[in-house]
Amino acid sequence: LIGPHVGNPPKSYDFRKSCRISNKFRNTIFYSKESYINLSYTIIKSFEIFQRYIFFHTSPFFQTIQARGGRGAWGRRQKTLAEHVKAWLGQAPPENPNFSPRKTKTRRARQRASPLHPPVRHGRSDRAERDETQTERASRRAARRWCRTRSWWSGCGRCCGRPTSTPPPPPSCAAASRRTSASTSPTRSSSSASRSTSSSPRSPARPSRRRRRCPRRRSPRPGRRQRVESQGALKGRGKKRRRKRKRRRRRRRRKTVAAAGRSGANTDGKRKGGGFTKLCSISPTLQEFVGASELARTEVVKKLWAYIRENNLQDPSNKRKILCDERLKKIFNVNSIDMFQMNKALTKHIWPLNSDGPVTSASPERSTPKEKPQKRERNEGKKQKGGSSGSGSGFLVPLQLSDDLVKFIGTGESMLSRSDVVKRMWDYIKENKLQDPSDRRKIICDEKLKDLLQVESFNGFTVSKLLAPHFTKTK
DNA sequence: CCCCACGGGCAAAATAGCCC
DNA sequence: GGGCTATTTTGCCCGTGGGG
Repeated sequence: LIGPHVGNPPKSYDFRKSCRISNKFRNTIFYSKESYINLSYTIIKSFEIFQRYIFFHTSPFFQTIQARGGRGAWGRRQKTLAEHVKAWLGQAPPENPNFSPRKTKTRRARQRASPLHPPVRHGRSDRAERDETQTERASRRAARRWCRTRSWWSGCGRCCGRPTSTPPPPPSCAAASRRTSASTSPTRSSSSASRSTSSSPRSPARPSRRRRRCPRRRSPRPGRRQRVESQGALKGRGKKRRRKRKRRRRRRRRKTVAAAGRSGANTDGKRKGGGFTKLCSISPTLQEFVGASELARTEVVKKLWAYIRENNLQDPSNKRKILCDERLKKIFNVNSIDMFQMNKALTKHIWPLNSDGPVTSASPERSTPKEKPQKRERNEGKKQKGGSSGSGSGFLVPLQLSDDLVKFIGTGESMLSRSDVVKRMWDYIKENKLQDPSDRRKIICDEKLKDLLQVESFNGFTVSKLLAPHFTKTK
């Protein structure tokens, strides 16, 4: 299968340099399209996994499992791996003499067992049980992000959890910590997450390894600070602003409730009826399969996966690959399909309720032609609903541009609408690749932009704000 | 209070690997 | 053992400010 070594490779075997994959196995094992001559990272990764299967007995991977005594993530997958090896080599791998169920509890397990320990946060599943709106979740996420980006760490529970003197946590952060800890207990409110070692009542002030990590995280990740600040959730900015935020929240809540009412049978307060959960029309072929004429995309995917598991249609060597039986072949027209491609293929069978057929997609440049009809539809709907909305209102009113802005645009036009200027600004940003790769919302100014906006970098959302001084009202 | 424009994040579904 | 990454699909939300 693999040359030049078939059997026991030397301990310092470098697969990346000296291996060749036979055509037969290249097609079987790798779903990647790249040639084996051009060893991409994907191939190498797949190759390493493959190597573990084939040389299971002597591989460093197996030795790792032995060294760990079958514990950890590697150990957990040992069983699955052993089944693969058995299937391929025709014999079971040797028993691991070092493996035995753990006798002593881990530190984490001891903490959990303690009656004084704060409730364990189980993430999504636990949260899903609570009645919470999209907005609440979003604000919690923002709070978490806030915690990560600020200079002081205590109180957020993701780090040291020690009590702090300065400054006090913002309301949003407090809300985030309320999620897991009782607000009445001072010990708990100082540390929300259970992973924090000092949150254990047994050792409240014991310095932990995490604590030493704090200073390293003090400098915020590039691109995050801008966003957080722009959200304006950090400090109160006067009564008016707070009132505005409150109104906005109320409005969103109303919308959520209204949407829930429309979608029906949604009593748990979760947002439904939009995005993936929106009811869609289904092609006759898919209707035969799912047994309904209208269904949400997520439901279709669920049913497909239930069917796949029931009939054991996943390729054992690559569980992302779905081997199509007759019923699936009817839908996808292929013998096997990648699980991600499956979603793509579903677009041919799913389309919005008000449209007559599938939205033409599957081409890379689909985004522009597809978005425009949607926007047009929306506009038409609004016109019908709202009546007369002047064509030259808001962003569309031509405004007098400052000399700097005229110079920046470079076409000599001195009157342009806000939207046109924003458009051209984004064109320029994309042309010159000024978006920060780590956070594409952050725009790093080149000399020309720096002259115009007087900043080193800015958040994409604040383009309008930064451009404001360059517009002059004309009557 | 809504509208206009913009790009990114997030929601569900699955899997394997890695990190802490 | 929990949380994150990659991947695909679509639609809503965010933030900006002047005008209706």
